[in-house]
Amino acid sequence: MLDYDTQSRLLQQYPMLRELPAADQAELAAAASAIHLTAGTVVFDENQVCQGFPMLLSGNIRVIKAAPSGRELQLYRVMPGESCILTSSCLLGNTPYHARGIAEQALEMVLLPAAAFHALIEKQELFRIHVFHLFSDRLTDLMQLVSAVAFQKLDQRLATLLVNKPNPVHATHQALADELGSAREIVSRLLKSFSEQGWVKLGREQIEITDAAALKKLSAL
Amino acid sequence: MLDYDTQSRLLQQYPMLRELPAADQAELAAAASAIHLTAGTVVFDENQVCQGFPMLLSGNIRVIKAAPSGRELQLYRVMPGESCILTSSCLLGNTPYHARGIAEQALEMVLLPAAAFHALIEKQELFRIHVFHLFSDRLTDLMQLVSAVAFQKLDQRLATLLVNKPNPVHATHQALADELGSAREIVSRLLKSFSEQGWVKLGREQIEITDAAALKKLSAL
DNA sequence: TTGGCTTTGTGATTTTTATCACAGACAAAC
DNA sequence: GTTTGTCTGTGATAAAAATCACAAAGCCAA
Repeated sequence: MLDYDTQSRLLQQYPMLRELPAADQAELAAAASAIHLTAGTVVFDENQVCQGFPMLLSGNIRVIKAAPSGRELQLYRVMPGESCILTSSCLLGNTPYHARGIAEQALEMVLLPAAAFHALIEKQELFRIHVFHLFSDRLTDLMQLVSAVAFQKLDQRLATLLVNKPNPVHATHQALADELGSAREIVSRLLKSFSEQGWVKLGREQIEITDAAALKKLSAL
Repeated sequence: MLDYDTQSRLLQQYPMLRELPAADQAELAAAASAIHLTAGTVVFDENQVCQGFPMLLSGNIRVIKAAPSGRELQLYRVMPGESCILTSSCLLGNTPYHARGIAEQALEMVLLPAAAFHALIEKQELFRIHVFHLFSDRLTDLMQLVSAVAFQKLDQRLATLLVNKPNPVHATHQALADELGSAREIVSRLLKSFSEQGWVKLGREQIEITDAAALKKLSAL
């Protein structure tokens, strides 16, 4: 059961819900629960069954694949207002998760239990279309990722990563490596070469992009 | 408009369609058209808009990402009875394709135009659930692929590929390389090392697996 | 049977990425 | 201010994959 404040914030992040009939909105609010997690919490993990459909109010979820070696690769991030394709897929296909979700910062979210999610999907065309669209957007990203991992060199991928983050970029080299599925040393060396080209200025946990055009050119090769 | 024979073959490959009310079945048959393509035809390509929802009667579609260099990587194969997650995604999200589909052998398929597909999805829960399930299965494969490409060595991936094909495997080294997103020479050398281990016997366009257990062990590492 | 084409084998080399092993730099905590 | 822990820089080396360049082998068809 959601309190009034949570409900209004939910509607703010997911405006599509406003279009639903009042009865359905009330049903959703009754069935859902608010969840708070601290940074670093594992929200879901490989082979786990899916508990419900998450809608984020603040914070975000890093969805990753972890290799036995300890290396990891980020598949995507779920931001407030978005949905997790993996969760949708698990709910709709009744399959367990095939990746790990980690709260990147402190996380507030509303969890809609599986049954309520299914009911809503069946009943409300709008909700369904919304979920479909999110599904489809995410799939595009994933295909992009496959082809980047398969065909692009790490310098190109790193350049792409940097230009798609707000400047200056606040992250450790290790965090960037985890996002790319590579090792920290490689990222450090590549960043050094970028800085030697005059494309970035390096600082502790900070990368200031000074020549975004050059990075974009590399990333588009 | 489908003829009687095509319609009955369609129902055979997609039994779920039998569950639809007769009126909807008739509507589908009226809207859809039968399409025959020869081996090697490009069924759809990157940045193209999606024409309709394909249902395969015979043959299959290789869905690939092509790199500018000419290298390619197979994302998945669509077999009769299955559906193409990409097409679903494009139809549902109104986005263009992000990969290429190629008829591997001669291909017979029924194409349901976008409008009819949308109508059916909206109207028929069964059809919707069916599409969702296929969607979800495929997504699982794709995530598996991402993690294989990112973390596994080529010998492991080749071993996996081989044990998942009917024995003996009929394919050129180049075809296997294209499926893995690598180069022909690498595959040739890996196969040679497999054969030196006594795991396979090599012939022209043929690989006979003699020790499937060893290959599976490698692929599961 | 003799070309011509496709497929396969293989050496040599380079590029790219990963791994290991530290040292120094910096920031916060004591 | 010193300590402690995290973050970064970097050399040395190894491993994996890609690239180039042919040679040989097998198959088909004229």
